[in-house]
Amino acid sequence: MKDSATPTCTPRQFSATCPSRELFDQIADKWSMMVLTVLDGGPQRFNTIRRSLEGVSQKSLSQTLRRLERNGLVTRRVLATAPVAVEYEMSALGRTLLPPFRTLYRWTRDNIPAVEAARAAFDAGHDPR
Amino acid sequence: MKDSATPTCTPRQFSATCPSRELFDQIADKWSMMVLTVLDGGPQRFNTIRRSLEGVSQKSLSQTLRRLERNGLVTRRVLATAPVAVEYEMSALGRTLLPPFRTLYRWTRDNIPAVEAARAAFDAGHDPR
DNA sequence: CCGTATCCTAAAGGATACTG
DNA sequence: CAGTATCCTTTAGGATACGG
Repeated sequence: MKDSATPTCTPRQFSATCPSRELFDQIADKWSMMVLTVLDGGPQRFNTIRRSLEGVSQKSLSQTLRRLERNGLVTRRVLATAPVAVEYEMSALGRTLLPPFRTLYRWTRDNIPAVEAARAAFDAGHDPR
Repeated sequence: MKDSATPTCTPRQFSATCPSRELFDQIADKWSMMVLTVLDGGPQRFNTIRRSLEGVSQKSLSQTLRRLERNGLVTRRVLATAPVAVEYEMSALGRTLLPPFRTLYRWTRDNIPAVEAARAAFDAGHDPR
């Protein structure tokens, strides 16, 4: 028997139960990717990250950080100060993700004119309303 | 006057109105990223893509493809066959995103053991219930 | 300061049916 | 085949209040 143990799993076939796909689902969301991009600048405290991601709620950020920590991409350290401070930092595993994330961030920064031109062309050809 | 025209916009400060951030929001979701990864293999038809992404609904895929097309990352071509066939293909702009996406896909494929180990360690230390 | 818990609303997204 | 439209359920996520 080898059916349920080996779901099809290639860059062309994202089976729902494929471990690669499940991992993809865990990090391919905007808050996770923005948190990791922010932490590329060094360890950050909770509220500092919160202020860096305009529009994120405390709850969403908390959930995102916890998931990133659980998956080993981020480490959490409680500083024995008063009041308590908590620092989040990229783990060694997380740092292996930085190259593609840096590239992606630069891409969004550098291709705004190209994308806006594409949108204008699209909107011109497709009835608005 | 230069206040509303220049929101803070760095890898450390994702202002909600920053064009880079808005573009980030448009592509940093799992379906968009999976579609682009699938189209890395060449032009694909609608239902072929659909079958490649187990769990995606016709509606979600349709919305995702339309947004990718509007942003200029993907081109849509109607083939004059009967019945009609529609082919989606990476645009030149979209292809500039491939390197980080390929890296990301390989990462999810290659780091499953590391992530699973991290999860086990995390779950061991944090009361499940 | 750093969260968790609760509530509640808004939005994403699936199922189904129907059109070009 | 490739969608659009409608309905309806599920989930994400914001606001608030409170605890460590």
